[in-house]
Amino acid sequence: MTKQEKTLLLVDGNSVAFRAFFALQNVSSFTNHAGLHTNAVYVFKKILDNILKKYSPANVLVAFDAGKTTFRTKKFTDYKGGRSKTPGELSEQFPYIKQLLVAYGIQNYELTDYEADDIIGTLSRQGEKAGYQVVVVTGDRDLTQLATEQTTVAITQKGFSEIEEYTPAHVQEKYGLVPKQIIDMKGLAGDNSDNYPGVTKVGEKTAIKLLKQYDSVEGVYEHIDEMKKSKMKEHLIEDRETAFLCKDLATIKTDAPLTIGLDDTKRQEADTEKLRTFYEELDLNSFLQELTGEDPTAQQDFTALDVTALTSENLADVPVPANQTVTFYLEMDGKNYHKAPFVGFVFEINGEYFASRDVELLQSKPLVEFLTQPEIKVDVFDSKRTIAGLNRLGITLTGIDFDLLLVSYLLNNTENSDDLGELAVVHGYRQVKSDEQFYGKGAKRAIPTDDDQLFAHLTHKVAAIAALKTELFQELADNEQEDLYWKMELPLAQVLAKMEIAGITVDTDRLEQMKSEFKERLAQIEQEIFNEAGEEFNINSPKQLGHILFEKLELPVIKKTKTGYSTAVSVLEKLRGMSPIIDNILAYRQLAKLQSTYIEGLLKVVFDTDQKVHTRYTQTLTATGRLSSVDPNLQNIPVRLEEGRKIRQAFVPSHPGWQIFSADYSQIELRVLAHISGDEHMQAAFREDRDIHANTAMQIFGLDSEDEVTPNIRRQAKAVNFGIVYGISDYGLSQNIGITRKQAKQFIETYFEKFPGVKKYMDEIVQHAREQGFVETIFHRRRYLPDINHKNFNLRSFAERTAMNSPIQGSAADIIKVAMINMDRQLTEKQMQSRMLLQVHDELIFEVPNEEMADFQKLVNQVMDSAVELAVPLKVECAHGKTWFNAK
DNA sequence: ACTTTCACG
DNA sequence: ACGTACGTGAAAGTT
Repeated sequence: MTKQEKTLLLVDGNSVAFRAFFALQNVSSFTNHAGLHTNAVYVFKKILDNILKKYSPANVLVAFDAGKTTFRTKKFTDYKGGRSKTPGELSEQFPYIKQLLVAYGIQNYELTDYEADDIIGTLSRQGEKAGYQVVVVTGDRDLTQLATEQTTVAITQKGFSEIEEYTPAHVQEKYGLVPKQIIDMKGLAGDNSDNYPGVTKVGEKTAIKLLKQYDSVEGVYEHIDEMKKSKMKEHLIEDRETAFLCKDLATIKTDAPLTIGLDDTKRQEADTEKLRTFYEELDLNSFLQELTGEDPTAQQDFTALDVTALTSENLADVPVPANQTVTFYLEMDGKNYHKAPFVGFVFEINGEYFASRDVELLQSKPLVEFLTQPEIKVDVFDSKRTIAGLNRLGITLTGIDFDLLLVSYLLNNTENSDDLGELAVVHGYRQVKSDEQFYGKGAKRAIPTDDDQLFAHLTHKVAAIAALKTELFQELADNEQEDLYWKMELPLAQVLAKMEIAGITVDTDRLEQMKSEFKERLAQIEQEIFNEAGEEFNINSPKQLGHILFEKLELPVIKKTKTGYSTAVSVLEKLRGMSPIIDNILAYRQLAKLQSTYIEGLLKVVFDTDQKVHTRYTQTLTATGRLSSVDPNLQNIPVRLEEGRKIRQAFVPSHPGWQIFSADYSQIELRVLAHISGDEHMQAAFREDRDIHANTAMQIFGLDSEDEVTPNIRRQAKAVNFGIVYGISDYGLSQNIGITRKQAKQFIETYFEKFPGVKKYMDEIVQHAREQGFVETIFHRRRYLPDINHKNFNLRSFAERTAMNSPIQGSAADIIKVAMINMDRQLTEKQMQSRMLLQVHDELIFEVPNEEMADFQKLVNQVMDSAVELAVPLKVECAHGKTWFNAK
C-alpha cells in the first residue's frame, strides 16, 4: 500500500467488545467505585489504540449490532439461537464503549434489522470504490470473506496486542480458498457459534475439500450426480436446502441501506476534557495518567501537605512524638539498597512532616533517637530495605510497628507490587504516585533537583503508610494473621537484613581460574560443533541451532515452540546417537551456562570493598511464602552435576580457621504432607525413620521387604512422591518417568488406595478452595485461587494443583522461617561468633569458627528440630567443610 | 519486552 | 477433548 492512499478502518464493535471482555474476564478488580465492570472498556481501548497506531486511518467507523432480530432471524428463527446470553457484566459496558468512541472522535453506527457485519461489508465496498485502503477489525473469522486486494481483515487474537491480517493471499494459505468461498464453506459446514447447521457430518475440512473441487455450493450441487456413492453424498442431497440457506445466512451484505456515508466516518479530534471525565467516572487511572502525561501539575490533585525542609540549623524544631509513633521513609535511587545512592528521607511526627536530602542528619540527636529507641514505634514501607539502608549510616533501626509492604503481602500476595504507590492504589488510597510515575522509567528516569517536588512525593508516601495502617492491621486480625506478621515475617525481615549485610565471601581467584579453563574448553567444543555442522553459527541462538539441526542436518523434529523448533535438553537427549553434534551441543550448553551465569555473572556482583556477594532476599514476592534471592541468586548455585558443583568451591568463610556449615531439612515437604493430611501410613513411615521413597515403592508395587526395592523402582516411587506434592496428574507423571499415561494413572490410583489420608486431604483442600477462594498454610499464610471455579479446563486444573501444593510448599517455608528466627536469637543470646549466611528453601548455610563447631552442631540440630511441633518428627542433616563445596 | 533455556528447592 | 507437573532468577537472543 502506498503512503498516499487513505485508510478506512471499520471495526466490528460487538465482536471486539466480546473479545475484550473475555480477555480479562477473571480480573475482578476491574470495577469502578459504583460497581460497574470496566474490563471490556479497558481492553477495547487498548485494542483501539493499537490499531489506530498501526494503520493511522483518516476515516474510522465502529459498527454495532442493532438488536436481537435482523433479516437473518426472519429467514432462520434459530439464528444465533444456541448462543448463551451476553453476560450482564458485558452488556452494561456497551453504552460506555460508545461514550469512549464519542470522546475519541470516532463515529459509531448501528442499523435496525442488520448486523455490524453488514454495515462493515457495505462500507468496505464503498470505501474501495472511493479509493481507500480498507482495514476491517473483528474477532470473527466470517468476515474474512470481505478480503480483497484493497481490503484487509484483521482478526484480533487472544491477547490484546496481536492481530492476524487476512489478505486474499493469507486466506488462500490458511484455507486454500479465495475469500468469497468462505461463504460457501460456512454454507456447507455451518457455524456453531451462530447456530446454523450446514450439511450433516460436513465440517470445515470436508467443506474445503469439496470447494477445491467444485468451487462453490452451487458447483457442488451441479456435479452431485458425478459423485460416487457415499454417506456424504446422501447427506449433501438430503441437506441441499439447508446448505443454500446457510450460505445465504453467512453472506455479508454489501448493499445494506445505510443512512450514513463515507463522509461521516472522517475521524475527528479527540476531546480531552470528555476523555478525562470519562476515565474519572470509570476509575481508569492508568488512562487518566496517560492522558495527563508527565504533567507535574497532576500533583495538584493531591491534598498539599506542609513539609519542613530539615537542616542542621532547625533540628531542634523536631518535636517529641506524643503518641510514641513515627512514620519514616528512606529513599534510595535504585533497587539494590546495599549500594544505591541515598536520595533523601522524610518522617512524620504528630502530624508534622520533615524532609531532607541530607541523610547524615539522621545520625544526629533527635532523629537517631526515634529510630533506635525500641519504645518509639516506627511505621515504614519496607522493613528490610529500611534496616539495610540505615545500617549503611551506622543506625540500627528498632521498634518497627507497621510495615505496609509486608502486611500487604500477607493479606494478598496476588497483587503484590513492591512499589508503594501501586500498592496504595490496591488498597484504595490514591493520594500518592508510583515511583515510575514520579521519577519516570528507563532512560527518562531522574531524581528531581527541585526540593519541593521531591519532598512532596516522599511526604505523600509517608502519608500513605499512615493512612493505611489501621485498616490493614484490622484485615490482618480478621484473617487470623497477626501472629504470622508479628512472630514470623517482621522478625524475619530483621534476620534477613543481617544475613544480606553479612554477605558471603567469594574466592574470586578460584573463579578466574575456572573461567580461563572453561574458556579453552568452550573454544574446543565450539570448533568441533562447527566442523560437524559444516559452518559457523551462534550455538546460543535457538533459532540458528534449530536451523542447523532440523533443516541442514535433517534430524527429526521432536517438539516445537511457538517461535520454532525446540532445542531443549529433553529434545536433544532423544536425538543422541543420531549425530555426534548432539553430545557436543549438550556439553557446550552445560559449560556455557556455568561460564556466563555462574562464573562471569558472579564475578560481576562481588563487592570490591569486602570480596563478598550481598544477595537480596525478596520477602514479598512468591505466591507460596518462600523467599527468592536476587543479585545474585544464591538459591540456584549448581549442585546436581559434579562439574557445576565445583562453583561452590568459590564460596568460602570470611575468616581463616572457619568453616562453611550446611544444615538441611530432610524430606520437609513430605513430612508436612504427612502432618496436614493425617495419613496414618505416611506418618508411621516417618516416625520409624524409614526411607520414604522405598516405603512408597513397597506400597505401590506391593512388595514385602525393602530388599525388593531396586534402584529403578525407588526412582519411580520418588517421582510419584514428588508428583503428589505438586498436585498430581497422570500426564505429568508419565512425562517425568517415561511411562504411559495409563501406567501413571494406575500408580496414582494405587497410591491413593494405600495412602487414603492423602487422598482425603487432596479432595478436601480443593473443595475448601472452591468454597473459600483461598488455601492456607499451618501458620495461616493465604493463597487466593481466583481460577478454581473457572470454566476453562486448563486454568481450573492449574488452580486445583496449586490448591494441593501451596499449603505444603508454604508450610515448609513457614517452618524454616521460624527456625531462622530462633537460630538468630540463640546465636545472639549465646554470643556466638557463627553467622547465618544463606537460606535455600529447606537448607541453611552458616560460617562457623572451628572452636565453636561442636556447640554449634548441637545448637543447630536442636533449634531446627524443634521449630514446630508436627505429628511427625523433623529431621536435619548437617555437613561442614572449608568451602560450600566441601560441606556435603 | 518477550522467549527460550537452564540452574536450584 | 482438553494438555499440565509446584515454586523461583539470570543470561542470551530476538522483536
